[in-house]
Amino acid sequence: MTNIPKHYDPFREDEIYSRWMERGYFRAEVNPAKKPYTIMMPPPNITDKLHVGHAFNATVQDMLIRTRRMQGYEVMWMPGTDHAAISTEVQVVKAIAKEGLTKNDMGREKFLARVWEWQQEYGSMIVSQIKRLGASCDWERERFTMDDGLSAAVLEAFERLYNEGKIYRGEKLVNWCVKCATTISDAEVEHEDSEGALYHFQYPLADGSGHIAFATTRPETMLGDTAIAVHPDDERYAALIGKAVRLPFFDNHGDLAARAEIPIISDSYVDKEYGTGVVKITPAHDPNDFEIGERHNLPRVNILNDDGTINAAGGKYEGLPREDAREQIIADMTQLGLYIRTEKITHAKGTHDRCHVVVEPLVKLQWFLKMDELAKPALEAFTSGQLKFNKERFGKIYAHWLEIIKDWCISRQIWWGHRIPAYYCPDGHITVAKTVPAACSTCGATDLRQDEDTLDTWFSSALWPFSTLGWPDKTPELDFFYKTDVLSTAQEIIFFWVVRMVFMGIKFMGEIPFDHVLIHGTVRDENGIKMSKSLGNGIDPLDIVKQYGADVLRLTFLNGNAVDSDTRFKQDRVEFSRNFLNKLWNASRFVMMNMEPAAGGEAGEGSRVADAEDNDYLDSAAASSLPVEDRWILSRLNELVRDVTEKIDAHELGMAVGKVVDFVWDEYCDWYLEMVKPRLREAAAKPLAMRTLTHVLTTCLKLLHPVVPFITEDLFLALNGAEARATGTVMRSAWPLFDAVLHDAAAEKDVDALKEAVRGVRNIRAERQVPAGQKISLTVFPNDASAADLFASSLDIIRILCNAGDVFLSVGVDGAGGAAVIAPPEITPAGILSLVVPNATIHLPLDSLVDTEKERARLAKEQKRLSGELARIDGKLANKGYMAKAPADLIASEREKRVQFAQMLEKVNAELEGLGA
RNA sequence: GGGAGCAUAGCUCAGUUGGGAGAGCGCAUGCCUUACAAGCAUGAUGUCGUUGGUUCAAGUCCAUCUGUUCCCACCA
Repeated sequence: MTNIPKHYDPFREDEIYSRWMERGYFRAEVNPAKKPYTIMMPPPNITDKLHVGHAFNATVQDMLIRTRRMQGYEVMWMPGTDHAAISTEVQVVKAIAKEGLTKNDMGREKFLARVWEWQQEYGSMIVSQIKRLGASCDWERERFTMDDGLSAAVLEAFERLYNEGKIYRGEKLVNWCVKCATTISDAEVEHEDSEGALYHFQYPLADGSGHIAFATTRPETMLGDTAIAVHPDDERYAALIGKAVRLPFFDNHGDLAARAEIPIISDSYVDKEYGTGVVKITPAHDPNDFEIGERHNLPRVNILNDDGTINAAGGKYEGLPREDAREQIIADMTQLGLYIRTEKITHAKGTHDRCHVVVEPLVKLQWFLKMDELAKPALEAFTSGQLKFNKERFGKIYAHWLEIIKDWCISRQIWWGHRIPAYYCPDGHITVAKTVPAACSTCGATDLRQDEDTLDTWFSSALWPFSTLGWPDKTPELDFFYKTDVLSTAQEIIFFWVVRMVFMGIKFMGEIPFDHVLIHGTVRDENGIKMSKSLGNGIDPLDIVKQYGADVLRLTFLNGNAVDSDTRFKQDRVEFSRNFLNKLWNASRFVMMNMEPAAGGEAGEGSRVADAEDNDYLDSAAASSLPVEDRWILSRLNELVRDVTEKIDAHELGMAVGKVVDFVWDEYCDWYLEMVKPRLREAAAKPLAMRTLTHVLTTCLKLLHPVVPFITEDLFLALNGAEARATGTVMRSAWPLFDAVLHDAAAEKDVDALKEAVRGVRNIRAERQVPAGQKISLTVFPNDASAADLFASSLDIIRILCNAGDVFLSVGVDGAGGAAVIAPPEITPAGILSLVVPNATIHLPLDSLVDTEKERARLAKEQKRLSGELARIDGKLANKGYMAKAPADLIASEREKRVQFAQMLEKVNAELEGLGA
């Protein structure tokens, strides 16, 4: 017998992976003889350890990569990591805080050295975890966003954009995080609804003629008010436009008193219907007010320090934290009789996505990237259909973001990242250069100082698709592998990254960075809740790998899931995956047990060979002489190959996997394998059966390899077919191709008929509770000559699948019985149960088990069903509209069914009559 | 405030261009049938969220409503 274990053992995965690495199977070369297929892995942050999202995404990419590799492409999957500017800096600041240190204690240089240490330690962790999943990346090409090459690309891009005037320095309203003491981009601001208050106040008119009422959610910004605005058409306030109000805070306050009087202006931004129709204008601390300020030339008064406390512009409130200033101002306004009331409201507050502290809009001198010209071709790439998303709705998100995009604030007041290559001379002239310039380009001064700020982390990742290939040098890699084929990522990354890679790619490479964007859903916990650290509901993918192996995890991610929709990670699905792989293992084990030991070899796994591993027999007319079950399974397999390939091409990976899983379990294991067992016991019939068995199995292993690489490699090599011996790995075997010769509609129809007969008999056995050990004999009465042929050649199949004793075939004068036909014995009608199937009637002699009443009920039920079917079809065929407009082949098939149902009904009626109904 | 997704069997979800409702898990019954009990066989369960519309034909297309999730957003 065999020494192959009964259960699949996933603990050899590491060993298999090492072999792949040693043999260099993942390596990609510039190879003009082949078509390239490239995927750039979204580089995980060096602060992360592997979470479910990474694992899912890696599985998606690996499935695509492995498929294309087998299809003969020169595939490259570029891995790497991201320095993740703020995220990493925050982590390291926390770490040094435990030692009682701050950034400023250490100074820039020492702090950065410390972050590099962190990078050394954590950067490799996630890489090894991704390897454990089986990812077939070209690890020799691994990149880090702060590698020398990538940093050079960043400098190059910055310089070119600056020289073109696309990068500029300007004073604009930016999102300021008071905790992290840096600006953040619009994309990094999260809006969270929270309970808040709308405070109603009034300002006195400067001429003493009354008051004007308004409301605000941020009373402290009143310190920076430089106007009051109303709508130009608002007749309530028409008379006030041009007048002034007095800011009560600055009366009797020395030089600040000059700011105490501010004008009432009109601007159509104001909504007449909302509140009192009056808005206070704080240009330095609100985006809308900023714009209104620009339109009306209002002064911008910044009232905040970088840490969120009130600065000198706030007069007596100077030094108070913003929250305290708010309370104090409300109290003071109340005392002055200018407070009206407080209204509780819920409103959205902008918070920083890293620290969740409320973001403060304020005016700062920052570096910006001008977006209008860059955004336009990026949008066109999508609207023209060149850039494709797997679902239209993701494209809409992309397009919408580009439509509303504003200039990108790219400077950050942190240390970890690419330092902005701008140098200032004492006179404030700016020189931008890739290396430290000797002198100011404007005045020649040599006393230069580099900008302290670093670039937004997404600036370098925006260059990822080409900076990783050697840009700005014209490398052969760049020429061969760019543009890439697919970008696989999550929805929330569209505006962070996808958009920016596209416009940078177009800008610097003249071509979009990828043709397809594959957006996948989120893996949630079993209750559908998003996994998060704070909730502690995360599933560690490595725990699953430890317990079940990477193949099980990968299969669970993809099997039957729509890739674009969110999925719940449930334990029972993990177990189903394991069970399926065990099924695959055992089917292979069965096939191997039936192989002959190799000549001169020892019996056992690896030393067995299939009787025939060449599949020439499939290519010729010989295929048509195969037994019907072989022609059926080969035809079905052929359709599977076509469907799976199409699904993968369309990036519908879950459906592709699901189809192979269903095929292996239902058609190959539950039907074909059982059908073929009798032939394996006959020396003459066995070799051909083994050919088909191994061919179908091997093909399924290939189709499954992209999703479950380890087990398929193991089994492919164990089966030791010609291709396995030639290539030494399933990774380098040829992806199966659809072959029209193998399509056999007749065989499919025949086997469907056999299956129906088998199911019918099994059903009756179960209903009548025929003991499993009792082998009853059957007599088949075929409807016509072709049915007679079919059953004549399939008596063994019927016997084994129905667990029957003798199977008799009754052929009439026009029957076409072959040598296998056995004449039926005489049976007394009283003990017989009749089963009507589409192409035959089958008699089961059950003697005492036949209960006339039950039999009548069974046949009556069948009669009702068939009548119903006939009525449905007749209804359709009588419908003039249907007959006029439905496609002809549909009508033809309905007519065909009608004939069949009518025939069956007739037989059932006759049986009922025979029972005396 | 704007936009999008989802709603199908007890549970989790498939359902490709409209053409007789599916899977897994669970449940019921019987089986250790010499690949697999992580298995095999048989069975039960659905006005496909509501109301309309288009069509010969709607789970599928359109509209509406309800519930739910997510994204975007400067309403003082």
